[in-house]
Amino acid sequence: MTPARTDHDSRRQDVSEAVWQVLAEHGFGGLTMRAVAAALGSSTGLVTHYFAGKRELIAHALDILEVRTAQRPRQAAPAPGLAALRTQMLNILPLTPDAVAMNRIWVGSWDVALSDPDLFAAQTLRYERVRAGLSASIEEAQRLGELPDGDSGRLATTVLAFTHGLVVQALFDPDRLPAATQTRLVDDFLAAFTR
Amino acid sequence: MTPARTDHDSRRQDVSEAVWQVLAEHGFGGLTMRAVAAALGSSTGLVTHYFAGKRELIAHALDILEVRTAQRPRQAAPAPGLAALRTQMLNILPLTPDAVAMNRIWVGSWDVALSDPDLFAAQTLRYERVRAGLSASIEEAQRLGELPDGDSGRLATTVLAFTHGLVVQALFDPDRLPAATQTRLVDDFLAAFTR
DNA sequence: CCGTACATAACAAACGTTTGGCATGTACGC
DNA sequence: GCGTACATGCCAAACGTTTGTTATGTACGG
Repeated sequence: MTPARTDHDSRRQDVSEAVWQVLAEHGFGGLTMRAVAAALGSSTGLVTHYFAGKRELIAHALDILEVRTAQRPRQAAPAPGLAALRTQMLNILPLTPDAVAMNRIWVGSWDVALSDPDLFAAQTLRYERVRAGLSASIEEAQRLGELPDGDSGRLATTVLAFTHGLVVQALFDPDRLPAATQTRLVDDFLAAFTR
Repeated sequence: MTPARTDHDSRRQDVSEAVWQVLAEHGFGGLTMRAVAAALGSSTGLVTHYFAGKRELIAHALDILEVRTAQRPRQAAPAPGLAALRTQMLNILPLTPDAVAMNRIWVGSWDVALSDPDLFAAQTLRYERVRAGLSASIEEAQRLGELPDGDSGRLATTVLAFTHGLVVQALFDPDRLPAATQTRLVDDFLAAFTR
């Protein structure tokens, strides 16, 4: 009943970390029980001890994705409204090695999510939540007169579309799109909408 | 010298079609020799007869992707410049069932492409070519005074980012983003940059 | 002891690939 | 014209490997 000689949650976290590492390196196509065990330096028995099967592993990986997206070390919003929106966008982009890994996994998850009804629904919900966060900043910016009035949901869709599309291009051409260039593109984008 | 009781290229096309079908339904994670053979109603031997292995199969699938993107039944540009750019964007978006399938494959390909150096390089090149096409319309629009002057390459990156990001959201939430809504978002997007 | 933690190892299924063979066509010496 | 030679199209089967999963064994703290 009571915990044994190892901390269960801590070990489970270790497995999570190994999953993360495998995904960042080989994508969802390379995610196997044995690969995770190897990255962890253990047997597959340990992996199955903490995750019942591969499906649970994948589902958990997507959960980590959302948690890390929400809790990643990010810039605090310097001010509400437009500045907050800009920060939210920069916090998504692959501006640091960690953010590159996260986005690589995020983008890779789309293939499996599009093929599995459960994951599909979960992913759809995730996007809704992200857009809700953007909408809040957009409405605040509109209240402050920093953005013209209009459907904040539609604008959030546009902002998220631009941001995620930029993520993909940055992942495939990091030399052409270093952090500074990405930031500049975000500023140009926002400038076009603030008039 | 060159016997042919069946048209080699034609049969190869049939295999391509089967690959396409499997990808649209199960993604790259579900692309197997046997699945392709089953979709074709043949043996795996036939598949390997036309494509040396799975790697060639994937590489060819990505080629089809680009060819179909370029040659798909699309709206002709009603006019050069901004109108052409708008048409190019609409031609990418999943506005029809066929376009949905194509984009589903396109998005799914990112996971494998990010994990394989060869495919990665090929994909990077493909994006460059797509951006070049957009840049041409952008420069024409600038010449016509429809768009403000500025780095056409950077603007092309922004346009492609927005378009591809919208593709992803539309795939995951087709009810919220029907064709009319996508078109509207494109028009709003362009309006913000034309001022 | 008893339950947790993990290794080891086995398992069937699915995988990519290879092989042998049987058609069926063209090419060509005769 | 005809038979030999050879290439192509394709199937069926088997190969060895890798997969996810499960069963069994061992160590150990409470």
